[in-house]
Amino acid sequence: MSAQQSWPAPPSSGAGKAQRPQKRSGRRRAEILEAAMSVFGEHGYANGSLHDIAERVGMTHAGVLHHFGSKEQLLIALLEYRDDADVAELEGHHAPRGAPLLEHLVDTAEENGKRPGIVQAYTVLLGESVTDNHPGRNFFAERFAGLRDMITSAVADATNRPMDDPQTVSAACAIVATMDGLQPQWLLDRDAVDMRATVELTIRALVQELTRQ
Amino acid sequence: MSAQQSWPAPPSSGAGKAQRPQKRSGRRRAEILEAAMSVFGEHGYANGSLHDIAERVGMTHAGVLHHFGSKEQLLIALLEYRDDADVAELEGHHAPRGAPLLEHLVDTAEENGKRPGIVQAYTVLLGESVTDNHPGRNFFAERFAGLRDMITSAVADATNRPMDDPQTVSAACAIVATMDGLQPQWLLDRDAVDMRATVELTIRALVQELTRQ
DNA sequence: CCTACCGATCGGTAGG
DNA sequence: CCTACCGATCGGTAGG
Repeated sequence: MSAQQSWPAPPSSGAGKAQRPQKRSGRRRAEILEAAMSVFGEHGYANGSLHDIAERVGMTHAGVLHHFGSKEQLLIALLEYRDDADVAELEGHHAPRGAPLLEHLVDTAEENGKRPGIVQAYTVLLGESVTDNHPGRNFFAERFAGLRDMITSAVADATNRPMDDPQTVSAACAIVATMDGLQPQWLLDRDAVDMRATVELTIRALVQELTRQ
Repeated sequence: MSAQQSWPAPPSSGAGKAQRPQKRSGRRRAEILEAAMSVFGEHGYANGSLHDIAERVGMTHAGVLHHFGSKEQLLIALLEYRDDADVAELEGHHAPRGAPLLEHLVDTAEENGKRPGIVQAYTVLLGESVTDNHPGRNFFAERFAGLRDMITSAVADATNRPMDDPQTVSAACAIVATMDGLQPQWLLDRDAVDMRATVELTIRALVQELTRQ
């Protein structure tokens, strides 16, 4: 935001009508974010270069910095951009809360199996986020806190247990962990892991275990 | 190995007796590997520098390269070194196979809660390993294949199911995923996650679910 | 194991 | 959004 600067019109476009510069700029930002997701997924954040990202959208790395100010801010924008996309999708499915959320997580695991690029970027960035002073640390910490809350509530709903029961919280931790932990296994050997079936089994087993007691 | 070179004795040590150079060198290698685990954990492999590692053991980065040939070979040596340490510990506990392995995994989760440095290094390196052409890729792929096999066998043992049952395999995938997926959650908020209790609950729930059917 | 050095790359800035 | 540039850092090598 504070890094946003103004800049003159492109060399040959002259001073004609503005062609909705905001809209074009928004589209451009989205293109850069998509390229960043690919590059960070393929090489990691630390090892992914602004040059590579810029090349994929046909500009120089200084152009990318014009749009995002710094590499760190590009990362943060990317994480929020991905989160928005997930939330939009969640709302498309009517943003399930309570017990139906658990079924939605199984669908998510299945959909992830069709988006290796997104899974790769998520896995790499999550891993890097636990390094000291990493710019993505806060994002993931808050994401986990929010997910655990929502899923604890869903498990409580499905098992008629209180939300502050330690076992209910543990089940929520386990569900998040299973989904995240399956991703590197799957990326490293896609034939060895059925993400949907495994998440489905784990959720069913946990709900049964907490209900039966 | 092919990068190993000979080099003259240190400036002031003269040509006296050799002082068990192999032993001293082995100790030095171990010191470097411990430093590398810290540095790669704190900054990631891509972003961790040989300079930092060398500094922590009181030498220059050229000295580190003398011992390991290249940064990639240092990483591979580190992964094998860690694996050896785990295996040694496993054997210390009598290398459980079959159902008792599942109890051992719960103990491992608890012990991990006392070794944040190792957990951080593992989480970071695993995340980076799914990037394209990463030197640690093979190590983790084979590690997962081996773990899944052992745990599938243990689950089959505990539930009287065949090893080639898809649900048995899924349970093994889920147990590995839960242990790995809990680590970033725990590193980002240690008070929010009880690794031992969560692994214990997940294993119990999965075994029950597969037994009950 | 060190000194000295190299080529390469990188993020960021100036200035238009 | 580009050109041109900067300082910094990095892995690796030569040569002892």
